[in-house]
Amino acid sequence: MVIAPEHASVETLTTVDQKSDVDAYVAAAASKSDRDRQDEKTKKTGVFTGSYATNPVNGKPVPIWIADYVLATYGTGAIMAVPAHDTRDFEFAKQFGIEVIPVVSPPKDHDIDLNRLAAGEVCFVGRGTAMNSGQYDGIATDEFKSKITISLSEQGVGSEAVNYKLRDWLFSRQRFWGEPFPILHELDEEGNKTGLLKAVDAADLPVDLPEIEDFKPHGRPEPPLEKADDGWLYPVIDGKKYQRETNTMPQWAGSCWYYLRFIDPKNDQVFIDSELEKQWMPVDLYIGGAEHAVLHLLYARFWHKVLFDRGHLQTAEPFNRLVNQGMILGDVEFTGYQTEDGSWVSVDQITEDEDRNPVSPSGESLTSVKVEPDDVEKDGENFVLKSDASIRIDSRAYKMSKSRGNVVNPDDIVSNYGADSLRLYEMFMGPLEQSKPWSMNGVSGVRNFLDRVWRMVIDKDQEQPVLHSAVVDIDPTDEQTRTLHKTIKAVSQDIGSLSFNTAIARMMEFTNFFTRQDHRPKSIMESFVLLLSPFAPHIAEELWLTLGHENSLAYEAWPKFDEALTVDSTVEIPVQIMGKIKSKIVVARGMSKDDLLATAKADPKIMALLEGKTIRKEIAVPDRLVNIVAN
RNA sequence: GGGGAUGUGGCGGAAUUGGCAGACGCGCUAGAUUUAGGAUCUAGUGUCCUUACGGACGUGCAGGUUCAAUUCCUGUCAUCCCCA
Repeated sequence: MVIAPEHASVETLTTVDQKSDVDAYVAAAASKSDRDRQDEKTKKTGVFTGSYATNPVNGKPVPIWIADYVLATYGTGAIMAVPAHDTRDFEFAKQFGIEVIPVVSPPKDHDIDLNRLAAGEVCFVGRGTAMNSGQYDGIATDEFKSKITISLSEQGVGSEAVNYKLRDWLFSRQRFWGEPFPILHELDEEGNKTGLLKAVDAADLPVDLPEIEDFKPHGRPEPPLEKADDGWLYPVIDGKKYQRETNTMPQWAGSCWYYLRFIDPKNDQVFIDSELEKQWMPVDLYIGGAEHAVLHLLYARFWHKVLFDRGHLQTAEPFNRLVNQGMILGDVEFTGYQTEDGSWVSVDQITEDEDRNPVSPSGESLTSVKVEPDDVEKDGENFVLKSDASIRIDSRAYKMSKSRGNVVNPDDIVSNYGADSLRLYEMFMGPLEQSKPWSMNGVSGVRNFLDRVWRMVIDKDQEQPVLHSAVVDIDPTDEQTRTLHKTIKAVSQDIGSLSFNTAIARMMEFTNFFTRQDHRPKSIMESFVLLLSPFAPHIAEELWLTLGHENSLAYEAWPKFDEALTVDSTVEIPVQIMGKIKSKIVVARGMSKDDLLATAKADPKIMALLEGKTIRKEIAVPDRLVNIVAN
């Protein structure tokens, strides 16, 4: 058995002989972080308590050890080790010479060495059948687990438990900005705390922060709220004097349930009206940074479930769908490394010293140097210096940070390119959930697109915005109509799947098409402006007004598409021979397999290539391709 | 250590069910236009071979399944993010 160094029973279990060793070990463990303690690269440490437990199944004595790889805050803080079948337990047992008894026999097809397993020399972590387990021998692992649990609970020496992976949570902060805890400490005649606590009466909730001049931390352990006026700090209730709790709650206190309060923010009776909750909850789509994927989601969901279990909410789950947007990194940078005398060292030659500083193979310390893109070229898989192709250069985008100096200030982008460009670029960069590097060239690219949209609708040569002479009130051609309907369909679908980058690409294609058209029907331009409006609201609104509307486009319905108008009547189909494209044929949409094959074989190029060959197989997929296997 | 994700041109990326790899944008090249620059327009742009026609190769790497693989399977390498 192994217990955590912080376990409550450490003192009682430690024998006189072992006391000094145990005390020293517990003190050392206290200075290590949980993560260090669980790091499997570091050697397992531990100390024997001198005591033994009795195995309730076979009555044998089991030595009780203390080791810091067991965490007090996780589960019960004590484990029954199974060294033959858990890598951490195995390492621990090996290191301290504890007996390793295999109790799970691997499945037949497993390639583990059975003799070494029997001898306790290897560890097997998979499932199998029980061995060395008395009456349970031969039973499959899963079945064994449930049988032994039942047996132990029947004997009254154990029971099944669900272990929630939520650790204890420190929920107080010593700073001003935070919700005050609605808790009162009773004071005696001299003003000392009696130790009795009282919750603030429900009628007096919520407890607001007091108005105080100086709310900065003062360097002492007492929270800044200690500096509040006596009127706030020392309420008197029924003749008894109290002191308010002066710790405040962390940000979590708000972020865990704000989505509920936002639905009903002015309600002073309850935190959310149940009718409104029914109407709005659960949240349809929650978009947040990847760091929320575990923490915020875990806590917010925990709070929500507590409120639900307590009957304050009717929805068991807070969020229907969670999307974590990726991080925007800085511009891609090229980094080379130089010795003190300025000579370059190739990136693949570099190692790190103990302080993680780069060093050359000969041990010289190196400085990293930013290399201009013009001085770098691609050589096979790697980037190298143009001046010396043997010097490899690092190429990557880093997280934006002040120290690296690669922070992009959105205000600068707004003033140089406009808010629409910033917004559009962020959506055009790539998939929402992916982290991706910033690129100033990319920003000017989307700005370019917006300029092209502007010139598609508006006469650039006039002082005031007036319609381009090509934008006229006429009926669109079939091709124009199809282009519009295809664009509406694609943009609508892409928005639904949050694929904003491809939605924008489709609008660019639309613009490329219509800037070549001598006549651009006004109705089509109007539909397009509506499609663009969620992406670039400012320019869209401006175009909408210039197209002759008095009200904001915000009141307009989203454009609809006609499925029949999104497909062309003919399709171009590749014709392959042996899986390689040899020709293309244009056929009516929906042409049958047989007709496709016949058309393909009538194609002059294909005919020539099939000359004198035997056709082994013919594959035709309508509207897709033809493949003829022949030799 | 645990958990999550990603590898496609010079760069960001695209490719419902396996079915034309590289949409769209940036960059680059050439031309047009402009007093000039920025801008704009037109054409080209995966790599290699070929005067050309055309051909070979190509989605991290190594295998496999298939008429057909960025997509499916097995193995492997690398990188990034998060950890109360």
